[in-house]
Amino acid sequence: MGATKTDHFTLQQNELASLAKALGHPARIAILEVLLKLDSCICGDIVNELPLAQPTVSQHLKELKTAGLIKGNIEGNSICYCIDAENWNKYKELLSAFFGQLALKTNCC
Amino acid sequence: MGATKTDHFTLQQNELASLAKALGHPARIAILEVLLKLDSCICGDIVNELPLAQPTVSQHLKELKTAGLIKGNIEGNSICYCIDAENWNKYKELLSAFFGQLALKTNCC
DNA sequence: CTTTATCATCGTAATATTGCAATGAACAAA
DNA sequence: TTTGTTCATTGCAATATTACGATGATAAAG
Repeated sequence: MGATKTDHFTLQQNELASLAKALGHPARIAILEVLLKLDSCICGDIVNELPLAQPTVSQHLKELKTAGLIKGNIEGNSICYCIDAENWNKYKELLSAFFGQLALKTNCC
Repeated sequence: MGATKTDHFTLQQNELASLAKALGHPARIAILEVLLKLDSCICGDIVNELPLAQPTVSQHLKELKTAGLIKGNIEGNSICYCIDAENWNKYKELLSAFFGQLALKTNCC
């Protein structure tokens, strides 16, 4: 064991969990914050901003890309990463809807 | 290696990542959905709702509790779990603020 | 006191994640 | 062509997560 039983849960549950998992590392939060802050998309400058080696950052970028949170464009020699605005807003709604489910009444505990 | 370099990131980054990590499993999403749906707080009925063994569910509950997303009260023989409304709304704001950072302009990629 | 029910904890196996050195691929500049 | 720059990929070691059987703790029921 050790493998998540993905097929036992609904698509929505897996989708939300998958998004959260991608956000579940401080380095990936930091990467997203860098991309949010900058007007122009930078490339390998992300590596310089983080206390991690280049392969490690590259790996985190890959995960963020797989999750759909960022996009990457080749620009000459270097590569330009930025937030995937469309998915970003979709995920924003998804999380907002999830957290908005709580009824206003005081809980029993 | 294999350990996250928590001390290299800011408190805010770690806090957000920690919350996301707690949400990063379909079983934990499912548990939260059960607790959100029910008026009265149930206890071990959560186990019956999920395709997982009791110790596994108990472990997930512990993680959600540690993250501050749920609370647990002893109620006679059984235990009553429910959403921690105060933290829930705090986290809602936290995520909303994070996702709200995206500027409206079209991205360069 | 004994039994049953409910839930947590322990121990362990399987798998996933994190991190980096080494290497590779692609392109620009000399 | 050779060199340097940029980033991805590979391979590996350390650690974390997931899952569950077995067991323990606690309280209600008999």
